[in-house]
Amino acid sequence: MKEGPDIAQIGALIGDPARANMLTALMGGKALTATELAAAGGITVQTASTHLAKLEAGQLLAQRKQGRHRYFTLADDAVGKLLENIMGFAAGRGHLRHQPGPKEPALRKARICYDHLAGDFGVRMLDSLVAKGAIDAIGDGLALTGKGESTLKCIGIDVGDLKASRRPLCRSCLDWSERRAHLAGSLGKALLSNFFDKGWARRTAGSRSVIFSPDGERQFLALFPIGA
Amino acid sequence: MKEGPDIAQIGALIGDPARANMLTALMGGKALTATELAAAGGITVQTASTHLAKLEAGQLLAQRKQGRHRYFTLADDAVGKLLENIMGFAAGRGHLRHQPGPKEPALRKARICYDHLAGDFGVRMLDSLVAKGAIDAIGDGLALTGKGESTLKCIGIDVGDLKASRRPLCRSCLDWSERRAHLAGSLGKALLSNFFDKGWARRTAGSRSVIFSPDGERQFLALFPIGA
DNA sequence: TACATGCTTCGGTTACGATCGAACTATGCA
DNA sequence: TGCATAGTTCGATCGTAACCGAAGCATGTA
Repeated sequence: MKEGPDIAQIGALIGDPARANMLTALMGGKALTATELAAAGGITVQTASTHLAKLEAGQLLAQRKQGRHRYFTLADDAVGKLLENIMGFAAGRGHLRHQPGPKEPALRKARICYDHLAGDFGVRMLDSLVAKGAIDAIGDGLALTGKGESTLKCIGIDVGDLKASRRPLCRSCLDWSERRAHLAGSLGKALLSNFFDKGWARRTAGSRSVIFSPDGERQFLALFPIGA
Repeated sequence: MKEGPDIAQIGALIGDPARANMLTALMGGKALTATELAAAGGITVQTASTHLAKLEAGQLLAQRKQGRHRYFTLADDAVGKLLENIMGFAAGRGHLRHQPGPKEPALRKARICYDHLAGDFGVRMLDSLVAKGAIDAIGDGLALTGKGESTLKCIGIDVGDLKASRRPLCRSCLDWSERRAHLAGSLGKALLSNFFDKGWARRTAGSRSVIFSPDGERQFLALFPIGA
């Protein structure tokens, strides 16, 4: 006993339903205020405030004051990755929420996983990029190829800029709904914001799901065909 | 709120210190009895029994009756992977146990991570195999090469047998002490038991740490040189 | 059959933490 | 200066779950 890192502490932080709901809400990638997070957790602001203080002390959250608002985000993408990991595990055990709510299908189709695209569409995109030879894959590892670099340039993404950052370019992230990998990393992030910029898709207000416009969906599917 | 899988449930399961200690003890890979786990958790058997029932209901543990003993193990290697994940995260935030105990250095040098070798030695082994061209690595992904297959045959491991199983041959696992990857998967398991069989190393009684004999350590270091 | 060991179930206690109302601080706006 | 909004801190309540002693099963051994 008493060996190694303290997993109980972060388990306990995630283990409270209200906190778990707030963290899940922050997986949407947007910074949220304490009041918004209180609503997400289904609790009053006072209670939320103490929860947020604990999460911040545990280094799961970061906050930034702006005027009289206090915006909270996940501390970094390691937190997002951890949460998605646990979600994948929980989903694999059938520890789903009681009933598959009405928003469930949209969530499975396309959603934000911290800062990149997940769900059916996210998995499809990665599959297509691999099939095309734009990305090399060995198991969980992903690497952009030279061909991939030029493919992305056509879409409107300059990989050179991304390479400058410390963050890895390609990362695989296990998708809890599809139970397969989708593309994370700075490239995953760039692709998603590219879709937003082009107007192919938009975020939804209180949810992590991503809505594609009819035209956006058509173009997305054409750009990332299955089995080619 | 109420989106996606129920992370709070498994967070809560891991979040109790007694349960976390029991789970950590089971990361040693050995099946343990309820009494042993009670000791690991620092609680009485009665209390341990209720904890174990909860963990089993949550599908984190599996048990197997044998005579009047009841042996508990982690339900599968997904659980082990999850726990190591969380450990890595916790260690990265400095959420270490209060003081680095006396056993800490041994643990950092070589320990069991569910069923394969971790710690400094585990990381070194993977590095060496990659440097040698026995394993291809792209990011987190690992794949055994043809050359690697014959290398392993010399060590005394028949890869053909391992390939028959459903479990992936090579998997990378983030090492919480080294913060780099070591080798998991059925190959990682096979290598560790190979070391045990040869008498190079042995488990310790109440701990996850692996003790190499002087001769075993010499041979290990020669077999897996750094930077070659 | 009797007894020991391993574990579970029951009952009752206790402690911790989640919760909210109310009061307080801070920022912004008029 | 006064008022509104955002958030924290305080105090008190309440519920749950961790905990252990004691009793109850189950299995093995003499």
